[in-house]
Amino acid sequence: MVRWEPAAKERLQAAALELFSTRGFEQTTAAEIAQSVGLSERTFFRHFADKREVLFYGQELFVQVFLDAVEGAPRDAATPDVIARVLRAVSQFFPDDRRAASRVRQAVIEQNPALRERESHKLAGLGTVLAEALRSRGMDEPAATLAAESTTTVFTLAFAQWLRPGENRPLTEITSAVLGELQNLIAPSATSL
Amino acid sequence: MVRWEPAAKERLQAAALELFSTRGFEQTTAAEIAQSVGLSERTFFRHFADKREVLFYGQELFVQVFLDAVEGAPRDAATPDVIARVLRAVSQFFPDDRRAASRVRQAVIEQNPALRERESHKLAGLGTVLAEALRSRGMDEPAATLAAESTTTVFTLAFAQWLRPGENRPLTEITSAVLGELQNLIAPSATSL
DNA sequence: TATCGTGATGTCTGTCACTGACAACAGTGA
DNA sequence: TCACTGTTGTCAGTGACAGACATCACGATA
Repeated sequence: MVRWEPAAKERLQAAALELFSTRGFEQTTAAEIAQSVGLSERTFFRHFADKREVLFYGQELFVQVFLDAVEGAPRDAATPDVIARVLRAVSQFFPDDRRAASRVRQAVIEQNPALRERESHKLAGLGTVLAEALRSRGMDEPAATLAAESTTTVFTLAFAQWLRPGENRPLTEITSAVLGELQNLIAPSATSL
Repeated sequence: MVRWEPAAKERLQAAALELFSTRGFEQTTAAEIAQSVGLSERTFFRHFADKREVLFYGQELFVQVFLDAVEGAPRDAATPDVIARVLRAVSQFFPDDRRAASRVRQAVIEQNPALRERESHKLAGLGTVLAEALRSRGMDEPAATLAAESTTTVFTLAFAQWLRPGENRPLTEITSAVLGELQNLIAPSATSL
């Protein structure tokens, strides 16, 4: 007989998403989430630094995909190639069978200012981390930050489009379309940037 | 005899900055801030939506400067010219005699994760608002968002540099230097973008 | 001049996010 | 057998914030 039901964190996360999407974020207390999976409020806060964080568990994996993609790029690769590589990798992180769940999650986030704030912050952190990775490849400032921010902007735009009702294209396809538009925008004359 | 001391909001803000920078953000309660200027905790929360917001009061003015700059641009101005104009306007919003106070404020923000989160969010909001303004001038997506994000990135980089110890150049000068680097980065071959 | 409305405030009360301290207790390895 | 570890529960406390209601100087208006 097991001491505790396994995967407490995942169970809490699933319960939280369920409750947030039905009752709303503010109308759901941390104690309710915990009790709904047979745990105490105290345990909830041992797994998540705060109530909002339960919706962002897994983000670290996502950041890691960014970093791995940068570090896996050939030493002599040009910046645009690195960016394209990063965007490809990160888009594959969201296959189509995650789209429905992502839509639910995003709807919850968009309905609450505190959650949108957390999302902004995570995104900003992503840009920071990415810039850092580019710098450690030898890129200077402000080029590294500008490239990193552009990359996260492209991804954000593509991700939002991926979730839009009626949108059926896979994220990889949308991402490369948005990237193409960026390339046209900043260097209309160049054949490849 | 006056009914209340005037400018309650400004007094609260000044007291908060003072207390945060000496004791620290978390070590200062909203009640303490209020009492230090002879007001009640309840009144503090009537003026500021939450404890963090007291450090961001005035941001609306700043956003307005962005918007005015966009709206004041000639109808037929090219995007890079609009961006340059916006950056010029917004840099003038921070003359050198605000540098010392800005440094104190920034030091407080950087020492607290919750405050950094709020700052990320404000910055993201700025990008959103700016993109909206560019769209209403006829720019399409994703060009509007990309241009807006680049603009806020340039400003953020310049602002951080402006606050750096030993930095003496005015913000306007730093901003145009960073913008120049972005232009070189993006279109090294073009003489003017 | 009397009165009335208004807006900024105080007080009181309650909820909930979050934290520290301590105990319990099943498994694990020596 | 026993000490150790990691996850949990319980309990008590703090502080952010919100709703309801009272207060009261001031300005407008009758």
